[in-house]
Amino acid sequence: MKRVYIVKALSGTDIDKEVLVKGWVRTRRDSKGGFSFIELNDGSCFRNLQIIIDADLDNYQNEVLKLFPGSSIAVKGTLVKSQGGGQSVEVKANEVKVYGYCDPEEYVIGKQRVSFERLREIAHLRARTNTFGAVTRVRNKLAKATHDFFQERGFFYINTPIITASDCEGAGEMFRVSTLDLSALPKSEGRVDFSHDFFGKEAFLTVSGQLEGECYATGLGNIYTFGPTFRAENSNTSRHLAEFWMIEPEMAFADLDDDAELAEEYIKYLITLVLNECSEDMEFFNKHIDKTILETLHHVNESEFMRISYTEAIEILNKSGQQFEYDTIWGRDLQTEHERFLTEKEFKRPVIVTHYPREIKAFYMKQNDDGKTVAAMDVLVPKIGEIIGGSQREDDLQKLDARIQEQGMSLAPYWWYRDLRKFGSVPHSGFGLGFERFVQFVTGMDNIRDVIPFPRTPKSAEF
RNA sequence: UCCCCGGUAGCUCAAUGGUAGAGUGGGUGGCUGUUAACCACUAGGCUGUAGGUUCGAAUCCUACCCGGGGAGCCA
Repeated sequence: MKRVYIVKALSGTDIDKEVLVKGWVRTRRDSKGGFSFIELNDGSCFRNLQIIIDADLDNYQNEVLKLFPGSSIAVKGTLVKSQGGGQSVEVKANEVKVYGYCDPEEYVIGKQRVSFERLREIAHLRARTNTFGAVTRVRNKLAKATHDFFQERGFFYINTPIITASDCEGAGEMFRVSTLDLSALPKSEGRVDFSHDFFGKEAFLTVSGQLEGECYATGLGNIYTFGPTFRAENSNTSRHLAEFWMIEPEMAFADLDDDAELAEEYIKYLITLVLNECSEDMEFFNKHIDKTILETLHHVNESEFMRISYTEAIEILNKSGQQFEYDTIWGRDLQTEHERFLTEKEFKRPVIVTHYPREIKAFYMKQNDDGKTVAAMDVLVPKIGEIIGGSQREDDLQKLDARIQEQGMSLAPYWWYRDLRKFGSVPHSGFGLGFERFVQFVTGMDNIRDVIPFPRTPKSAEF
């Protein structure tokens, strides 16, 4: 007999038929009326399936009564209309097979409340909770929707390298990749001689696939990457991970406006899909995690994202009458408090801030004609702050070279990146979206460590 | 990395200088088409680690470890 998933069983299409379901016991309630109730969950959906187990079953005394939360079982029975409230269908068991028992004295994830902090310490088991089941299903849909969105628009999915042998990505601290014996490093003139290392030079984990992405965009038109990204920054916040997933589209023949338009469409596409396809999980988040999350997502979907320049943002902040810890002076980067004011108080919707001062932005960003700003954009959303960072890329070789040198870097390692400007250069743009930050935004989960299965953060890489 | 807060029963927390408590989960008994089930009884703790102050420390002090919130860096 073929197993049916609980999501299918609950749909009721097999009513009055014999079904086989398998899953993990969430709770068991015994009735002295001569039977027990078991709530079974198999991960296929948020809801549990109620199983009615008659005391007449052969293994009732010896096995069924020993089923505690976490136990794994298979149930053969008839899917019937439920006599009780709370659920429309249930299974009247004819046969219960136990795969594995679960000792309630030792097993932490029982019926009692367990904090997210504690669950992080037992991350190998937290997938069995309501919250992490819901987060995982939503995260999965967001990944699928990401591919759908870009594929529908003719973007090619490419895989950029995870190991990068050029330390020129310039987006913060990197993790070193090496096969050298740390206790006996080869030295040359007092410094480590990386010519003996695996790649014959220093190597790191990628902090962005953008530069490689540009190479393919300027051949295939539109591409996107969706892969792991590593930052060795000692960041200890609810919005940072040392290992996270990033989506980076790159478009040839596209300027900053096209970029912003794509970002807005993409975000709305993801929200729409989650609202439509994860309604049970989203109702859970709205009830137990963030009581405004559904309202917020609907609101974001219906509103046009506010677009303002950095210069306008500074003016608005200065005129707001709001007291900030950090001054808002043209030329300084916007602080978290400024960003949150703009998106949460001033406009109450996502805000795309564009054209930042060139001094505070990366070398590869397109320099504007004013000589002061670059064609950069940050997409800010309520609660999370910056969720997307992007720009039109500098496509003029002279200007690119000047910027590289201004920042005290040498041109040589960028030879291949510069070639893109030498041979058939085109205007092009792209952005990076932090996947976990988006999962946070959509679910209302407070801590980014709870929207990725096994978080890596400073001093923490268990599992 | 900086600032602030915390670490007490399996879990969630109380007890702020005087014999360490509740809820919940577990066990036992009762009751019931139950659904965070309910009622009664019961077991369960060198109070993160190492020092110090004190007649006496979960409580005060110092250091360290771990966790959380905020900031910086960013996605």
